[in-house]
Parts: sequence; structure tokens; C-alpha cells
Amino acid sequence: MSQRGSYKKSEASRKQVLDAALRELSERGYARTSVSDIAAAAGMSKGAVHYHFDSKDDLIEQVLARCFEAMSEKLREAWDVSGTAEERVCRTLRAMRAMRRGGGTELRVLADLMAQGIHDERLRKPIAAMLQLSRKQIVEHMVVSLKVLGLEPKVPVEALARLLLGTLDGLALHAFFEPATEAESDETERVLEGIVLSLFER
Amino acid sequence: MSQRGSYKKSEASRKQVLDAALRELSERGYARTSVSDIAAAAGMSKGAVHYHFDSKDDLIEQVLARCFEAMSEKLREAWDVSGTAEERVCRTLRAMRAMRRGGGTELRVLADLMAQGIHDERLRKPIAAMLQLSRKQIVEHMVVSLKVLGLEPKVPVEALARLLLGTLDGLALHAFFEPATEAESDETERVLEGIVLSLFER
Amino acid sequence: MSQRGSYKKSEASRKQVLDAALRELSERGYARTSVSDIAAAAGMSKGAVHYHFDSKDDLIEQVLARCFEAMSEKLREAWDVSGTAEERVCRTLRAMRAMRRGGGTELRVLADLMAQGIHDERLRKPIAAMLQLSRKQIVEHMVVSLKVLGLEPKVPVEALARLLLGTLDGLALHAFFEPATEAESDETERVLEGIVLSLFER
Amino acid sequence: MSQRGSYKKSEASRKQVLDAALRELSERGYARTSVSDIAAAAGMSKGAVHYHFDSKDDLIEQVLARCFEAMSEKLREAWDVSGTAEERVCRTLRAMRAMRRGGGTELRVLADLMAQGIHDERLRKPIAAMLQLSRKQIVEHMVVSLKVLGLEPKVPVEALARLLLGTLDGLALHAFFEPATEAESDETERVLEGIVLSLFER
DNA sequence: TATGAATGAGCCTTCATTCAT
DNA sequence: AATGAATGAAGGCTCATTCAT
Repeated sequence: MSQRGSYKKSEASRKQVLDAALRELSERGYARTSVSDIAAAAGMSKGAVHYHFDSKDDLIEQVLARCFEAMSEKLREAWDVSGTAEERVCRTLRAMRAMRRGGGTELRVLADLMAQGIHDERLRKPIAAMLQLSRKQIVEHMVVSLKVLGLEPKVPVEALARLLLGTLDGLALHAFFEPATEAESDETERVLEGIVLSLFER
Repeated sequence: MSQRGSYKKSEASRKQVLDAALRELSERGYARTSVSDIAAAAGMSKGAVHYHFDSKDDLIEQVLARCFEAMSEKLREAWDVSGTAEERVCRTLRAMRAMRRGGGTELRVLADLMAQGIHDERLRKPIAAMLQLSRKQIVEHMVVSLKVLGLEPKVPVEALARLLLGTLDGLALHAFFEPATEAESDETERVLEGIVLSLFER
Repeated sequence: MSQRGSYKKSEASRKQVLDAALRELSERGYARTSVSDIAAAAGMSKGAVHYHFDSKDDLIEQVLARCFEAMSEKLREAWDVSGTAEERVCRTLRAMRAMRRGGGTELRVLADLMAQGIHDERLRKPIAAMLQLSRKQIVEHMVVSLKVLGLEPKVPVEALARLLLGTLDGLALHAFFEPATEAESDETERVLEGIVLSLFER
Repeated sequence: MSQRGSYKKSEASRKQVLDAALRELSERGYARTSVSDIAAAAGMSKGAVHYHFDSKDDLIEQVLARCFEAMSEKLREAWDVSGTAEERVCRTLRAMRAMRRGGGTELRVLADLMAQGIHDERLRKPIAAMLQLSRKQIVEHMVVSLKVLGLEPKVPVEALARLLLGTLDGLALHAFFEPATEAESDETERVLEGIVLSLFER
């Protein structure tokens, strides 16, 4: 019990570092973010960062996990609110778009770390796991619940999930470079919506 | 003729550096590739690299341009060989898949550099230009030639291009982490093929 | 008290670097003194030097300030000890000569850095400030106190200060190349003394 | 005779390099002027510079000699034009001032290289020789001709020369940092003039 | 639990110099 | 007589990491 107190303080500091790392990583990217930057942003010393995390890589790995959780939770929320199948698809796509707006902190970090993971074994594994989990979620969660609503997929659900996820990430990545207008986004969204729904039949 | 010789030597060295940079960048990624690495891979001194390129950034920008050209040429080739609309779509998607095979050197570098470009102003511009060009190519080249073959798009072609490009890049990115089996790739390809064709009408 | 200790260590190291920089700069000159040299002379790593000073230029600027302070203090001391006007002028000139003896560490660095400052904007400003301060000191301090002793300047004091300062620096600079004998120095000193006193009248 | 042609061309190139070096050295200073800069300013390749001069130091040494010659010639000219003693002193001081105006190319280089010479053995010798020669010129040339005009020095001429030279260089050096107004320069000049003349008697 | 000091490896870049042509 | 290509040694600086306190 008495130990709790000190734990809590440490736990809070740890979170501070994690938050700062997310912020810095999102602003400068992996290649340009140093432990110093993170420490400064967290209002602590470099030593303190290394007290909480074994190494920079260790820290970054945990930021990655956080990003993934934050993002998939947002999507799940959008999906889980009741409504017709059409409404849900529409709402989820809209949630995705919202994430790109306002800096898209997590999205930026995720994209950056994914690219990093292409060459970095240590990051590759957690990223692969993330992607698999995402797919599983789509398959088990989304597709299943669409069936409940009376929609039957016309194509293999695995392929559907792979495709949808790929499209979503690809669009997000491109959006960093061509920040499409409101109208263009709307248009793309509607087409995507139409496609997704066309892959199911009543 | 004899004068040519002296220039050729330099041109050859330059290409050597560019090749080495592509190789190293593809293996280690932007963040972990140093000028030293590139020089060593090219069998030259660091100084020689800087003799041919003003800076590391300059060199990398040119590697980026090369990757883009190499990739878009491969796709154009696949598309331009005559055939029915269906055959062309199919062939092009197959070319994409081929690029992921065999290391996918250019693809890796492109993905890595794109992520880098999210935070790096200098890279952002050429990348944005690349993407725009790609879209234009799809719209003017591909869509138009589909019309000639009697297929009329059912959705705005701009949105279609944006979507297709995003999907392709997203799938490629994910493939680095989940190197889908032959069967899975086939499956995804077929579905994508179906979708694309369903967006046109005779 | 116990807290002081941790700061003192750093302050001491900082001084070590500053001392080493002064020594190296005086021996090798700006153009041939590297951060490595300074670090080695201070018995520390290059990194440590950059820990204490933002950049080589920053460090050098501070060495410059030190030199100036050290020199003007020596001169002030010589001047401030009481005595007749004649004694003071004589004593101060003698102090100048003493500085050239024994290596003239500060003098060498000052001369070198002044030349450097001709082309280096960053150094130019502090040097200009130094010179102005020196002139002001001469005018307000020296000339005024001569008046107190009953000596009235026969020429504009501003011009007098400019001239005196110029002469002193010029002689010092030349002395590096023609290390005048004891007798020659005496002679020059006496003439200069005579000139200075002749510019005042009882 | 036929060899002359090629000699001349080479000689011209050599001069081009020397001119360019003077220009660059005056603009950037020793520490910041590279052989590349000089070659570029001379419109030639780096290799060509090394064809004409054994090393950078060799080249710089020759620039030094040129500077000295150019400057002492200008002063001699000012002095040698006939006139009364007063007129000559006045004219020479005016010539000095003129050199500081208009960039003072040679003066800048000379000051810079003198500082360099403090630490560089190779430069020290020619600089010392220059200074001695200057003094000798003053003594033999100037003082003697003043005697002819009926002015007898009241102080040892050696000391006088040393002092005058020192003052001139010191003032020039300081002028780089405090570019005195027209009025101030006039004032300093007049005082200096008065001092010089006061050291002689009819 | 956290800090400040220090390290050492590595990075990008500059540059005098050499040499084949 | 001159060039273009290439080298290799520094140079200034950054940074992840360690450690005494």
C-alpha cells in the first residue's frame, strides 16, 4: 500500500514520457526524433527517460502499441454504436477521415513506424501482429455483425478485410501529401462506401 | 568520340552511386543508411559520393525519382500491351504483384521515403508531385483507353484514380508485414479486379 | 552545501575547457585549432566540450570575452595604483610590455581573433563592442584622472583614445614578428611616454 | 621565341590565380578561403591552381608578397611627389586612409595573414622581413628626405619608425570594427600629423 | 526516482592534394 | 597547360547510452 504511492508517481512519469514521445514522433518522425527531444517535451532529463525505458527502441515499440490501441478503439466505437449496416459503414469511414484531420497524431506515427518496420526487425513483428489483429477484428466483428443485419458477403471475407484495410491505410498515407479538399474527400468516401456495400448482398 | 570517354567514366560512377544508394536504402531504410554505407556499397570513397551529389538529401531525392520512374514504367508496359480491357486490368495487377516479389527494391524505398516525407519538407514536394502525376496517368491513360474499349466509368474518374492508387500502395505496404501466400494474393487480386471492372459499364 | 558540489563539478569542467581553449588558440590560432584539440588539451571528450558550449563559435566567443577582461583588468590595475600622472602612464605602458613577454597568451588570441573578426560577422560584433568599451575606459577613466592630477588634454580626447589604442595594438601585433630587444622596447616606450605626456598641458 | 607564346599564356593564368586569390582572401579571409573558391574565382579548375602553385600555402605566401608590394608602392608614390615636409606627411596619411576606403583589399588580406603568421612559421618569416623592410624604408627614405627639407628628428629614428608603423597598422585594424566617420578620421589624422611633425625640429 | 555530466561512436560535409588523361 | 575524377583525413556536431550522486 505504501509502495503504491511511489509506484503511482513513477507510473505517471512513465505516461508523461509516452505522451511526449507520441507528440514528438508525430511532429518530427522517427528519424528526426531524439531521446533529448522526448525528454525535453516530457519536462524531464534524458536520464529519466532511460530510467523508464530500457532503450529508445523499447520506448518506440510501446508508442507503437499505444497508437494502434488508440486508433482501433476509435474505429470500434464508431462501428459499435447501433444503426443499420449502411449507417455503420458510413460512420466508420467518417471516423477514419476525422483521424486524418487535426494532425492525425496517431496516424502519422503509425505510418512512420510502419515504414521504419520495413527494415527494422524489432518493429516488424509487433506491426505484423497489429495488422493481423485488425484483420481479425474486421472479419469477426464487422463482417459478422453485417451478416446479423442481413448482409451476406459476395466475396471471401479474408480478401475483403485485406483489401479494405489496405485501401484505408493507402488513402491515409497519400492524404499526407495531397490533403484533398472537403469535397474530394466526400466523393472518395461515397465511392468507397458504395463499393463496400456492393460486395454484400441482401 | 575520344572526349566522350572522360565524361562516360564520370557518368558511370554516378550511376554506380545511384545503384548502390537504391540497394542500401532498400535494405536498411532511410534512417539507417549513411553516406558511408552507400560509398562502401558503390566501392568508392565518401568524398567521391559528395563529388557526384551535393548532399545526402540531393542523392536521395534522385533515388526517389528513379524509383518512381522505374515503377511507373513497369506498370505502363504491362498496360500498354494490347488486349481487352479485362486482360489489361488483370495484367497490370499482376505486374504490381511481381514488383513485391524479388525484394521489391523500388517499392521498399518508395514506401520508406514516403513515410520520411511526412515529416521532411524537402521530400514532401517531389513525392506529392509523383502522386499527382500517377493520378493523372491513370485518369488520362488508363481510363481513356478503357473508354476506347467501350467501358464507361460509373463514378467520377478522379475519385476512382485516388482510390485505386491508395489501395495499391496500401496493399503493398501491408505486404511487407504479412507476405501473403500465393493463393491469398490471387484471391485479393481477383476481388480487386472484379471491383475495378464493376465500376465501369458497357 | 552538498548541493553546491554537483554544480561545482560542472563549473570546474567548463573552466577547464575554457582554459584549454585559450591555451590551444594561443598556440595554434583560430584556423588551426579544432574542437578535438581543445578537448584533448582539456583532458575530455569532444562530446563533453559540446556539452558545455553550444558550438565552437560559442566557445570561442567566450574565450574572446575572457581575453578582453583579463587584459583590461591588468591595465586597470597598473593604472589605478596611486602616483603622479607621469608614473601612471609609465606604469601602464610597462604593463603592456609585460603582457607581450611570457608568451602573451591573451594578446596572441586577441590579435588572432581580431583578424578573424574582419571576415566573420559573428566575431565582429563582440570585438567592436570591446573596442568601444576600451575607448570609453580610456576617455572616462584615464583622461579624467589625468585632469584631476592637473593635466589638461590639448587635443580631442576621443581622437587621443583612438590613437593610443591603435598604437598599442599595432605595436603588440608587430612585436610578434620582430620581438624587439629589451633596449629597443625601452626606447619605444620612452618615446611613446613622451608623446602621450606632450599631448597634455599643465 | 616560340616557347615564349606558351610561357606567356601560363604566366597570364598564374596571374589570374593570384588575382583571384587576393580577391577571395580579402572577402572571406584565410580560414574560410578554399582552393576551390580561388579556382572558381579564377575561372579555372582546382587542378590548374595546383599546377601553378605547389600548395595552398605556397600560393598564399605569394599573395602576401603582392599585398606588401602593392601597399608600399602606394605609400611611396604618395610620399615621393614633391612638396614641403608637411605636405608629404599629410599626403601619406591621406593615402593610408584611402586604402581603408573601397574595401581596402590588400589591407584586409595583410591584416588577416599577419594574424595567421603569429602561429604559422612559414608565414612568419616573410612577414617579419616585410616589416623590417618597411621600417628601413621609413628610416632611410622618409626620415632622410625630411632632413633634406630641414627637419631634424628629436627622437631616435628607429623608435620613431617602429612607432609610426605600429600606429598605422593598429588604426587600420581597428577601423575594420569601428568604421569611423569622415569627421573622426579627419580628426585622428590631424592629431597624428601634429604628433609626427612635433617629433622633428627645424 | 531522477539528474547532470560525460562518453564514444558515428554522421554529413569540406578540402588539399594527386593523378590519369 | 589544364581538367575532371577521386581520395582520405579532418572537422564540427548529434546522440543513445552510462553512471555517480
